[in-house]
Formats: sequence, C-alpha cells, structure tokens
Amino acid sequence: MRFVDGYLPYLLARASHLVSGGFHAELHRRGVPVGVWRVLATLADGEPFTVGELAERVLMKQPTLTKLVDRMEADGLVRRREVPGDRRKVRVAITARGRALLEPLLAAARRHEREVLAIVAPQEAELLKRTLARLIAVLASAPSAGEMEEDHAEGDDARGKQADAAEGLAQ
Amino acid sequence: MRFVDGYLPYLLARASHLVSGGFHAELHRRGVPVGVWRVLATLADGEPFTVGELAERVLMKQPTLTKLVDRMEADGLVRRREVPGDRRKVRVAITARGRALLEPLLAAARRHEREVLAIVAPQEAELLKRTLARLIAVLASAPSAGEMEEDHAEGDDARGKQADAAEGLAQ
DNA sequence: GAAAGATCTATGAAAAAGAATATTTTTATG
DNA sequence: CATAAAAATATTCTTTTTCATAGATCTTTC
Repeated sequence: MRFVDGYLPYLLARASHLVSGGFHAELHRRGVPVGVWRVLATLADGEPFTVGELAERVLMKQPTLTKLVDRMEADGLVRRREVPGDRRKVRVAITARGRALLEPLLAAARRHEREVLAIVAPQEAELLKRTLARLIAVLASAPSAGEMEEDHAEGDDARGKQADAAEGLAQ
Repeated sequence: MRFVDGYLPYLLARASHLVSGGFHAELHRRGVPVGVWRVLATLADGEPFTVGELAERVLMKQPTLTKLVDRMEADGLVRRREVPGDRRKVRVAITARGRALLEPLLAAARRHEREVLAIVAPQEAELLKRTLARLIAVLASAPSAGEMEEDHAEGDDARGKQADAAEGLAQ
C-alpha cells in the first residue's frame, strides 16, 4: 500500500475534497462561488461574527476573507456592523438578500449530505461525525503550533539548519 | 446547534484543515510548500504518475499541477518522462534529490500523524480510516457529476432559471 | 484510412490567495 | 497618565490558481 493511502491527513483531505466536490459542482451550476456559500452557511442562523472568527470558521486566512466580505457586501449578501465595545472589530451579518440566496442552497446541501451518508451504515455515519467533532474540538483548542504537548528537552535551535536545507523551493 | 456543526462536509473540511494545519506549519518552518510535499509524498514509492493522475491524487486542477511540476522539475525534485505507448502523456517521477528532501518530511509526517491519532481511541481511529477509505472509494469511482444515481424523470431544464438567480456574484 | 471526436498536457490572461505590513484601537506596564 | 505592547482589520505587492483554450496525439466511425 502506498504511503498516502493509509495516512490520516490525506484520507481526510481526499474524503473532504470528494464529498464537497459533488456539492461544489451544484454551486457552480448555480453560479455561486464556494466561499460565498461557506460564509452564508456559517451565518445562517443569524448570529454575526467578527472577521477573525468568521475567517477561522470558513477556513480562510483573514485577508482573504476581508476581500470576500468586501465583494459580498457590495452584492448586498452580508453587511458589516460596528461592535459596541471595541472599535477595532467588525461583525459580519447575513442580510435578507443573503438569506434569500442561501435558502435553496441549504436545501440542496441537505439533500447532498443525505446522498453521501447513504454510502456508509447509519451507525458508522454517526460515529464518523462524532469522531470528527472530537478531533476538531481538541485541535481547535490546542495551541496552534503543531502540538507542543511534550516539548523535548533538547536545544530549540535545531530548526535553523533544516530551514535552509530546502531553500528556494518551488511554489 | 448551528447548521454547519453537524454538516458532514464541513466536519470533514474542518478536521482536514486542522489536522493538516499542524504539519503544514512544520513544512512552512522548513521552507517546503504544501504542494511540493503532496507531490513528493504521492510519488514516494517510486511509481511515476501521469500529470492527470497526479493532479487527481494531490487534489489540484491539472493546470495548477502542470505549473507546480514545472517548478519542481526546475528544482530537480521530479522529472518528466515520456510514456512509451502514448505520446500525449507524460509521467512524473521523483528524483534522488526529491527523495532526499522527502525523507525527513516523511518521518515528521509519521510523527505528526501519531500525535493526531492519539486524540482518539485506537479502535475509533481504525474505524475512522476505514470509513474515510470507503467514502473515497465510492466517490472516486462515481460519475463526477454529484451523484446521478437516480436521474429524476422530470425535465432537465430546471437549471437555467436557477442559474441566473445568482448572477454576478462575488468571488 | 480519413475525418470527427475524444483525450492529455501546456499556455496565457485574469482572478484570487498569500505574505508582509500599515492603521487604528485596546490593553498592559511603569 | 503616558508609553509600549498587543490585537483586529485593511491594504499592498507578489505569487499561485483558475478558466478557457490551444496544440498534439490517439480512437472511433463510416
């Protein structure tokens, strides 16, 4: 068996890619960019989020989301509102227009999810969701630096050397 | 509970993002772009793949991969070779230099995977992998258009209208 | 076996993402 | 209270990705 075929991060990435792929095709047919869908779905229940919170939830970098929100605001799908206590922050909320666009998408998304879930046994599906939720809960609360659980007692300058082993790499 | 928090595609995407995130940070410290890692890891066992096959496996669009391969070839990490029977195709293979870069990354990746797997019970982890593999197997073999299993007997022009409901959308 | 269609990779222009940083406001420190 | 540090969002510049399509080869059909 090839390395990647048993490697959890790859299995997750590929499953995610394939599972979302079907729905993304649907979005594409409807002319809705994936990022727009993600933002609207995240704001679905009406609770607004700050740019930073929203960026984390939609898995985008903050500058990327800022630009997406600019575009969506121009289209009237969301609006920015000041945050009372803190003038640095901005909350992004869905608008009526956004909700109107979202509604049929949500229905299609639920339909699509049912199709995907039909692939595995109901019991397995439940466990899958629970396990994923568990991973998310633990990793989202962990200090972003890839697990510093057991900080090895050795010197911490080992990185400098390795860094330039791969100097000037593609991409 | 918010819609997305129970929505399988989101759980997969977020888990994937978080799980890979830790290792990507490590890659970043070493100056290795994520795409380079993915290509090298896919070619790890020495078997070469055509551009199309490789693009599917590394979850990139073909033109994106072609350009990445250009850069990696320039860096001497992979090389392109003609395919005997078919002169349209090109096979991409890892080089000694690529292997040298890959080796320590593979070790780090295995380390990282162990850390992540420690979050869930061993039994659960096994089942998680199996379930993901199952989803992948089914979805990868399915006709790419998001499930055409049961093609509804109705007319197929229902899409035209919906398409322009979302005209000129952001992103 | 020629023509038409399908397949595969590459390319070019346009859009989006990313990295680094500026700007503004808030919090902490002396 | 003033100043330094931190935090949140926006902006700028560069790199990468995407979309559409070209160019080349293979396959099918008549």
